[in-house]
Amino acid sequence: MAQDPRIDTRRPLTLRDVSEASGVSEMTVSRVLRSRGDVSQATREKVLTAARNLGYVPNKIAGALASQRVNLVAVVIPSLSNMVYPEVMTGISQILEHTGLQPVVGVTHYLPEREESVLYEMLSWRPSGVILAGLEHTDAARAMLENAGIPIVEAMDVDGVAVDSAVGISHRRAGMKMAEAILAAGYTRIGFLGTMMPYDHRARKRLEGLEEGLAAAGITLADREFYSGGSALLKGREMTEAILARSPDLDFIYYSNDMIGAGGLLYCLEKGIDVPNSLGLAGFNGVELLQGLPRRLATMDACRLEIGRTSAQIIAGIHPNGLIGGERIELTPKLEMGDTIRR
Amino acid sequence: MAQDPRIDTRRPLTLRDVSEASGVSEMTVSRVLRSRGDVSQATREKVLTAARNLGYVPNKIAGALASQRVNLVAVVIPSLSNMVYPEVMTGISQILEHTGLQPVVGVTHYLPEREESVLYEMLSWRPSGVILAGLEHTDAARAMLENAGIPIVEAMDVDGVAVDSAVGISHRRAGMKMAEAILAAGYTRIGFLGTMMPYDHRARKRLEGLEEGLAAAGITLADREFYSGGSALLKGREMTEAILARSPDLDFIYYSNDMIGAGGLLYCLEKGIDVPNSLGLAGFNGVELLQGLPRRLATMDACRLEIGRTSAQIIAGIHPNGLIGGERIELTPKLEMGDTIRR
DNA sequence: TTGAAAGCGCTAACAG
DNA sequence: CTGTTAGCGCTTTCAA
Repeated sequence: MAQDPRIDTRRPLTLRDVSEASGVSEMTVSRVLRSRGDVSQATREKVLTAARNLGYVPNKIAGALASQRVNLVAVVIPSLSNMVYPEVMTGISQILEHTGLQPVVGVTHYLPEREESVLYEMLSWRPSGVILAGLEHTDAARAMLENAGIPIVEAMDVDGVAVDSAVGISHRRAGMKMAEAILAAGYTRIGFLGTMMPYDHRARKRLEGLEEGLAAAGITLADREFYSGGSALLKGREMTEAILARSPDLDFIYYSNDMIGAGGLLYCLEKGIDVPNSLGLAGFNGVELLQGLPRRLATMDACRLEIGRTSAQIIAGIHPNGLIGGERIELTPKLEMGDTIRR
Repeated sequence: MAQDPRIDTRRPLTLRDVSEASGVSEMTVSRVLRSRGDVSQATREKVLTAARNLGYVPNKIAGALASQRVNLVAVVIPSLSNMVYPEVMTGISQILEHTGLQPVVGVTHYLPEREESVLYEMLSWRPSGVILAGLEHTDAARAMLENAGIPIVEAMDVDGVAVDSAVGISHRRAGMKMAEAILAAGYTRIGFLGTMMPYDHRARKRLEGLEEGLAAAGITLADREFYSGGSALLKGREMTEAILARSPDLDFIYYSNDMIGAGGLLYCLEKGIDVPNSLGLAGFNGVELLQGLPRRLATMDACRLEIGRTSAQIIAGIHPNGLIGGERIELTPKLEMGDTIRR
């Protein structure tokens, strides 16, 4: 039960309290608690016992100010609710766990101004590094990053100019690769379905890549549609129904993500549409969810885990290839044909 | 404009730099940057201009140490990858956005020791409050929370003893309520399927509530099975197949979450099982995903958004009912019958 | 192996 | 409205 805040004189414990309780100088207490320098076994135990008994929790604010070192890594991502960024986070955590660094997450909801303010807020805590999604930022955000004097990794995308390091895939190339696969399978009337995200640059680049790939074969996108908000699975259904009603002769639909693709797939199966023969489908991301669907949706793995891991390695300065920043690391997404592209 | 990087010794900028550049005292610069106290318009503009030109980002570490105030709220949750906690986060963010407080997320992967260490790490930054999931913690974690001297909200669950405030639903009662609905619909051979999470206390409590509710009608659970890891949707399929193979006479399956429930539903539909007449199904959580499924899975809304909002309001001291901590707030989950329980 | 002194960059409290 | 002083709790540095 919390004490009544009015009579709660509880001053948070300080190093001095531990020092007095143990009869050891503050400095030595500090050494013990950080395992720095040589301290005799006897002293160490006195200190540890006192600290534990008091329930002392070090004040990292003071520690950081004094040492000019902060074990925090700022991670700035657009969203937590669509499965893709949590997996990047997982990769980051896996690496940072062994380094004494801690990720701190900020969410932008795909809004550039929000990214800017989240970044400002995080930089004001002087983190050891920043990992953020994408290469597109406001001018002010970019300036902050350039002036921060810490390693910056722009993750997920390599199509553009990075402030410092970039780790990701080329979404443009991913779109082109999909175009090639679609064409190779003999589809010619291709539609695109995406959630309407004015600032989802990566989805936009995939679409551009797709169009470029199709253009090389003299084909233009037959139809496209964008929606926003709501359940992605449901939107996938609705959009698929809508686009097929409007363009019944489509023989392929490329979805900007797996969730709406899954919705589309479920819709098609219910309607008895012959997938993949009369209609081919493909999504993007390679999310785990797809494994439980009645049929395996074609997709492309976005290398999320690897991106997270590599980004964290660069920040922590422990990349196996000795990368130290300023690099552009392009990973290659794997196309998974699944059961929704005919062969 | 950024300074010339060649003469950039990369000392981070301080208030003093802004002070010198603007010809205004550090204290007044500080006032302007925090919008505290009265500062003349002329001075304010001089300061703002200088700060912007230099690209100054305040050092919150120093600020926090001096003011003994930290605008951070520690949020400690088991996972980011299963849709439920992100929605709690959304509720928290919605409220905190208007308060100057910022959530900082820590993930425990359902491991008590990890929760303890994450908590320790976060408390060492002296946050203004803590929101964490559930009422079960290690003794050490509980002690830390009790000694922190800040508001603590244990969210998601109210079945137990809270350190300070508790906001959530009774999972035990949720299980009982589901038992009643199942019995009322005339099902009698009931199975339970859950992911094996030794520390998912809330799933455990729902199961206990279910069994208690069934027991009141003299019925015992006919079968149960637990799996762990992998794609929840896929696991739902596999587990459903397995349990039906072993107990073909089951007429109802209660899933510990919607994802495995959705997998089960897809499996049953494919196999041509008559849902809900020969087999009823229900999940838990009320996730958005269900809206896109071929049939609406029965579920129970876990009030995630509301839990997040209420928790944040308590921490921020802005709860509409004037709650200030030490309360137990039980929300009531709504049963959604969907299309998978016969009526 | 231990301790003392001097800040880290900022803000509270007061004085002007 | 603006400036001065004295720390916040810790770590660095140097001395013992």
